[in-house]
Amino acid sequence: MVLSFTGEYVQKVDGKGRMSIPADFRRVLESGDPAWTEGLTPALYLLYGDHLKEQLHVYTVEEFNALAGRIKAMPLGDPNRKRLSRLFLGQSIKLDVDKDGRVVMPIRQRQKLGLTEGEVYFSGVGDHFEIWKAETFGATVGEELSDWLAEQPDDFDPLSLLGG
Amino acid sequence: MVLSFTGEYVQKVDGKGRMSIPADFRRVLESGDPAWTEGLTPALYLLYGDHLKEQLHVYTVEEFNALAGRIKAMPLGDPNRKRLSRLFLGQSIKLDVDKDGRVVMPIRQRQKLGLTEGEVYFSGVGDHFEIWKAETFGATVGEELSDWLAEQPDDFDPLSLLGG
DNA sequence: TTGATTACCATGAAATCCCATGGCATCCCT
DNA sequence: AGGGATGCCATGGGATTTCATGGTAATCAA
Repeated sequence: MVLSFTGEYVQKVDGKGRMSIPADFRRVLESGDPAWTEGLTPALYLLYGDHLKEQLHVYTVEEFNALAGRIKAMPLGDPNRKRLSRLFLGQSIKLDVDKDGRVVMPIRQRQKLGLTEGEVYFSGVGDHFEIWKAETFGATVGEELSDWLAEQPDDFDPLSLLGG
Repeated sequence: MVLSFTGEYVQKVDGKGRMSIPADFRRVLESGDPAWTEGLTPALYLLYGDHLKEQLHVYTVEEFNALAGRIKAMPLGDPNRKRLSRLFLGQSIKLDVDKDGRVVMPIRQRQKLGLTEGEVYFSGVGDHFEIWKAETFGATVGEELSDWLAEQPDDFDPLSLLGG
């Protein structure tokens, strides 16, 4: 697997719901969009399924198609197929990055994050990235992580948790 | 592992955040970057996770991918998987060494080290290397080590600490 | 028509590119 | 062995481009 989305960024959302996609992430979106060529702007899939509590996920076109393919490959009778379809295919939209590198996040998704305008936090997770309201992220996930780190001994190395 | 990072170096950081990667380290980065060929410049992954207090870590592309793979191999439900993802995937960026052998350390990472411009200390640690603000390193780690050595008997051989 | 959405400029800061220099080590030739 | 000549290395500077972001004009839909 080619590792793609990494790093974290904080970006502003204006009153119209516009936000810049971090340039590094745009590069990945471009390379993961079969329809993209130099000079064009890439598309992305924004997922807002109910399983994503306070966050949204973004996939490249390619990754999303792969995901959709796996769901479609499930047996028709499988009740989980239906559930996955609803969460991933039903609750997602394709958006285009505009030529200034921004997308307009639809009002419904902004409301999901409790965000009209302000700051969002992006975090790369390899094959996709997460979008949080900056405030929410800091107060929940960020908190948890730093609390956890604080509990560890001074010479703690997180890599020791890796299996193998 | 073919080549590995060894040795220590002190390098300058200019007002733009540029710093030369020691030539020896570049050789290792080149050999650890699958996309690299003669004439090109290698990439590297700069890690700045919260567990790295006053330092940054640098991995070759290969080593980083291996690391990412091991994290991905962890069970999805494991809370540690999430934590490791955030620390290693979320808090890292891929950088390209420019053709003069330098990288530009982004402003955020410079601030983490409390470094606007001045000197950085590089230290090889086998599969990765560390970057410190030179001043900080001298005052903490360097101190600790020489204090510890001073406490040992005259004929002390550190190798005696190796397990059998 | 009116509020909302989309497309199009504008700007300061940051990042990137390209060229230049001095030092040091290595190679090579006589 | 001496003495260039060569080449890589670390560092500096200026010019150019890209980013993130704000604003305004044009377009659309009910």
